[in-house]
Amino acid sequence: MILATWNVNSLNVRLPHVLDWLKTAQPDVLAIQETKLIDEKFPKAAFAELGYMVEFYGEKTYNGVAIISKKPIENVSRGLIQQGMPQQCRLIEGEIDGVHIMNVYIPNGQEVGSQKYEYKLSWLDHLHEHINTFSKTKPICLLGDFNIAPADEDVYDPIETRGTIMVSEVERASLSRFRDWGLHDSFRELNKEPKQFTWWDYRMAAFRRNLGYRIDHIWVTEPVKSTLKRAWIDKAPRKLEKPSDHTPVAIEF
DNA sequence: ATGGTAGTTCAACTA
Repeated sequence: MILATWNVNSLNVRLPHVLDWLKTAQPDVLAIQETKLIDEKFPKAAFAELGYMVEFYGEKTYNGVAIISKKPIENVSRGLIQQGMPQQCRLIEGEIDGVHIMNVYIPNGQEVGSQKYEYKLSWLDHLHEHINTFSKTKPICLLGDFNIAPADEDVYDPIETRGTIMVSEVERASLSRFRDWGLHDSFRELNKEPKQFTWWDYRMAAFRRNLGYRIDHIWVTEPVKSTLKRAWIDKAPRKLEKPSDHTPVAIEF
């Protein structure tokens, strides 16, 4: 199975890029984030024409996640159970070919110490509780825009970015609980070289200067890890006209 | 400390 994740930053704007990428990369499953579309406006027909089924969970203006799959997506569930927190469309999950696919758009957090940062940490707590209800002996892929660079080799400059959003020790510690539970960073299992990025800010010519972060991930349980064939970042879509600020990450297993 | 750009929406917010 080829499984990919991509934060498209508006499916409305990026639909041609997404369709082109599906045609060339031919993934079995693509998880997308930041669709920024209410469900009534999701372009189902365009995906059906390419032979893909879709499940989506969207809202106006912000967030929004979807799973695009050649095979049926079963037991679909949307959202996280959170008490006293505003519901945002950041999680959709389902079973494809016996594999549990959990597509997340983890909050960005804006700035360390801000209210949005606290929301990010709380959201991660709830996600951790959720993953705890599963068995790690099951094939599970937790994938999406994590908005966290797990280690110093995952940022362009660990000194300049030290302690800032997506890099802070508290965020990394929160994320490490998922590793402790039994999830493996598939890209890092197969690629050891530093500075392999998935996101570059639109500002300051960051892509041209390679001022990036590796924040889009596919974390998998042992049954998937043991059958991993490859894991890669496809930078080609980031080089197109009007690109998303993120580029796809994929695995084959 | 701020700015730079992009998307949604139309002044301000999010990233």
